[in-house]
Amino acid sequence: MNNNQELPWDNPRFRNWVAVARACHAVERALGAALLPLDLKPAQLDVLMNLFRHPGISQQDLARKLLVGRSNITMLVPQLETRGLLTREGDEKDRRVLRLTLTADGEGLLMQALKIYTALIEKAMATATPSECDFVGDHMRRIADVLRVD
Amino acid sequence: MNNNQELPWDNPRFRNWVAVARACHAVERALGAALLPLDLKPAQLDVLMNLFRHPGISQQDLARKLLVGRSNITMLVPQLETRGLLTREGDEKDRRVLRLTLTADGEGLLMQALKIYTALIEKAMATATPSECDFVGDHMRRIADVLRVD
DNA sequence: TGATTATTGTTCATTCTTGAACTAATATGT
DNA sequence: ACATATTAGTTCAAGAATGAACAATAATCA
Repeated sequence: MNNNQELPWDNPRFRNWVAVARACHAVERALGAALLPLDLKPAQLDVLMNLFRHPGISQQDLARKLLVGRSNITMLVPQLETRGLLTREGDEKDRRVLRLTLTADGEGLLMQALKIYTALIEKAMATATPSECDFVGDHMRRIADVLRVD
Repeated sequence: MNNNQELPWDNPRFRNWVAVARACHAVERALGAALLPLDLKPAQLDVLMNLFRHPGISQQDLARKLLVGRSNITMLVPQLETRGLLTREGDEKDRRVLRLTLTADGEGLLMQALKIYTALIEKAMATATPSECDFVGDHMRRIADVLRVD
């Protein structure tokens, strides 16, 4: 027994981060279930959301934003392209890169999915005021920044 | 274009939750890399952590705590059992259930892994005071509670 | 210019996770 | 008691995610 050393659960930062991870996991699962009617996976929604905000993004940059490998994007994109949700066009100046853009259909489906996602988050975050909520968001953005450097 | 409807990114709850999800993902990735020397995956660490806090837990209950399917536990446990990190014993009163307990080796490895995990979290959460940190944790526990009912 | 290095995207084998179907054991209801 | 329904755990096939190896293209620099 290692009772002589302080247990991490006595550490506020540790204990509270575990709660963050659990909540995240719970939301992800609930989102997956809520998106079933749209035949859309959370990972695919992430792609659509990023294309909406960054039209013409390259697969490499998309992978970096989503914190996944490039090969993952290669596997993910054709499904959405086949469904007519996005287009993939070669860049004329750099013929290595493929630029991704939402189609009108893709944007339509995204808006439906965002309604579902927003409703879920509203329900989950209902007990926090906007300013509390901003505090949490700022905190999390700092964390992502700290880890992005590594 | 759906510019006539308010975009979710204008919604503090939505925008800030996206930051939470990103931070979580980043920490998970960093943890996976940091645990490589111990030959331990984050999912396996989750198991060890729960066994430490709930000795003799059943696989079913463990699955519920981890928010994963029962079959996932079935796949996960034998790896750890083979490495001598936990024991699996049938309950005498209900012969359907298997009760999981950490071995001394399992507890030893867990302590090493927790050092790594704690250091990572300390670094990530360094910019928050303990009380801010508690606030975030309380918020997240409320979220997990809201979604657990469903 | 020409050779080397770096970057983009793809392929592929491996690993993880999942859910449905299944077996064994227990609980429930008549 | 007996039939039925639940529950715990397993098996298995399918779907994702990963990273290493690779081809094509671009950038660097000597």
